[in-house]
Amino acid sequence: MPEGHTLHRLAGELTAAFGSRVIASGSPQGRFVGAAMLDDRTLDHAEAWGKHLFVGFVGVAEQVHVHLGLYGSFRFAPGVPMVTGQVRWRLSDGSTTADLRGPTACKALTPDEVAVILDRLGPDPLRGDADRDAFVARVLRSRAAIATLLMDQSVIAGVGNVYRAEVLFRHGIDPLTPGRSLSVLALEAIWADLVLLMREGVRTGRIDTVRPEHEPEAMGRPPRQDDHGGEVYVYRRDGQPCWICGEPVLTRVVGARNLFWCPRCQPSGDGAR
DNA sequence: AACTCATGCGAAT
DNA sequence: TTCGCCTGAGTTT
Repeated sequence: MPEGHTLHRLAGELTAAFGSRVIASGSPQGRFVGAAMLDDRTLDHAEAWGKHLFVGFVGVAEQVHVHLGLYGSFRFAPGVPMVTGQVRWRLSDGSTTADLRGPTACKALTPDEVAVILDRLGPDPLRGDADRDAFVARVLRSRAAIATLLMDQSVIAGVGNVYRAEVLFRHGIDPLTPGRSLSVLALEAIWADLVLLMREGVRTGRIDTVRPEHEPEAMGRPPRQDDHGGEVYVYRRDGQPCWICGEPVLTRVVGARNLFWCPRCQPSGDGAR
């Protein structure tokens, strides 16, 4: 499921499976009209920026733009399985097949159209070309809550609801702290931590944010195995005791999404200048 | 079997 | 601010 790490991982998987190979491309569901135009062409490579995925083909100016939205998924299977249900885009080289279901976006875009999307996106911690200082400057210019800013894809691309809650917990920052009240140092630390956490997410395919000393084994509690697959401090743990201080984790809608935090570990005013 | 909710976001109101 | 997309997993009936 899709925060930025998922898309970067997917880009790697698509490139590894299909890069430089001639691909059968189709839309069994029929809703990706451009799919047929790419049939029997050579896939060049796929790359991600934030939660957006772009797939390029040799000798084709357009790139396929994919956004998974809340419940889109891209799944790989060996061989060429029967199509079941609604498959928006099927890619196959005969030995591997990838099926895309339920995306918000799947469309061939011209270079100009791609540029419009990229222009709206802030720096992506998972990209080598990311501009950390642009992120810091943008946050320092805003009165909005840091929890809202971290979800704003024009401020930082790729962070979603799990990473925002977890990174704020890891830094002991009250989610409602206005961006402009944070220190440069705190923001640089948040960025560095996101680079670390999200790279690990790309590697493992899950979101794990719990430090070694707070792991279940270290603290004598059973592992969690939530539906996102990893160990977390506060995400969806509302009402349960904080792993560190025992205080019940709180939840509240911030930036149109459920935010989770520990009021004792992330006190008001902390993390501020 | 039915229902609820979700790692997202753009369009409509 | 609310709606709705179109899917899957977990929970409730």
